Amino acid sequence: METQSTPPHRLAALARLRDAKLRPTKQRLALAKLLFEPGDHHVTAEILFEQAQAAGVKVSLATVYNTLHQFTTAGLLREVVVNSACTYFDTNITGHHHFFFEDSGELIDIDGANVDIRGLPKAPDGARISRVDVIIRLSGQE
Amino acid sequence: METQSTPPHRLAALARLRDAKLRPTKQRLALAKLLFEPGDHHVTAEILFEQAQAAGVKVSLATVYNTLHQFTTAGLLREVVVNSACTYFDTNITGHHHFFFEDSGELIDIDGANVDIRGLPKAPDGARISRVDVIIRLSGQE
DNA sequence: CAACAGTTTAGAATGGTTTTAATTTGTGAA
DNA sequence: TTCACAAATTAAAACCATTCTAAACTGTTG
Ligand SMILES: [Mn+2]
Ligand SMILES: [Mn+2]
Ligand SMILES: [Zn+2]
Ligand SMILES: [Zn+2]
Repeated sequence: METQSTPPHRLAALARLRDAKLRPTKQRLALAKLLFEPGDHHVTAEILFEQAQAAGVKVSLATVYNTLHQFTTAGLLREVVVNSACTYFDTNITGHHHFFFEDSGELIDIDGANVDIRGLPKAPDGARISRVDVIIRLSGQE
Repeated sequence: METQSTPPHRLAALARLRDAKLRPTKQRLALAKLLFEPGDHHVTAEILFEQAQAAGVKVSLATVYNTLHQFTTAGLLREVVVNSACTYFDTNITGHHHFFFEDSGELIDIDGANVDIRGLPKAPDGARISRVDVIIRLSGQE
């Protein structure tokens, strides 16, 4: 009987959690898988909760919120603020910007590497820039 | 006895309401005065409500919310989305951007005329850009 | 003035998010 | 493996900015 090797995606999720010093619980592992396997995307707590249920993962909404915040604090996720109705979390943690479809709530990434912002005043004295967000708001109307 | 002339600030508030086709009620007039006399600034519903109370204006929080939304719809105010905890309204309706102090919640305007953003992809087909928001987030730490 | 639509309001409801406090689970030592 | 303990999960309640409801009030117009 061969040694059962851990599948690579599980390894990746485990490694992420280990690096973030978060215990690899069933729930965190399952949520990490849902978040990081599909590639860059944006979720709300509610959406991730539904995806977990659809995938048969037994997890509470409170844990989804806890996990999203812990991952954000650990730098595995980023929060995107586009409206006050609900919080989006972004699995793309590189410097980038967003199109925001105001009608549907959909977000699309804009690579930050090509974007150049000129003419900004320097930050007020004693302040440190933690991030520059550019949000292009789109109305449905043609 | 001379004719009592309407003071200019009251005239201005009246004119704004007339142009916006909103009835000049006591509450709207008082809120317009608090909003538009001091020059460009940013308020939340709660802040404006407190300012009204401090000024002895009898108005309910519900009316403050109603009025802020009506003024926004009429183009007299702009909403600024910087965090999901509460909604800011901006009396500066020209194209401009913001410094946002994440610690204090304070907003400072950045004149849009000097800012030039290059390298943005064009809007997806069928979409119309309703606004481009630039938010520079500042942490307290030096 | 009267009549009526528009406005205000207190209080209830909403809904995304956080908190509570009890239970369960992961970990490291023995 | 077992134990003990800290960490994590959870159902349920609480929170709180905002919106809704429906009854009272007010501005306008004739
Ligand atoms: Mn948060
Ligand atoms: Mn609104
Ligand atoms: Zn993104
Ligand atoms: Zn502003």
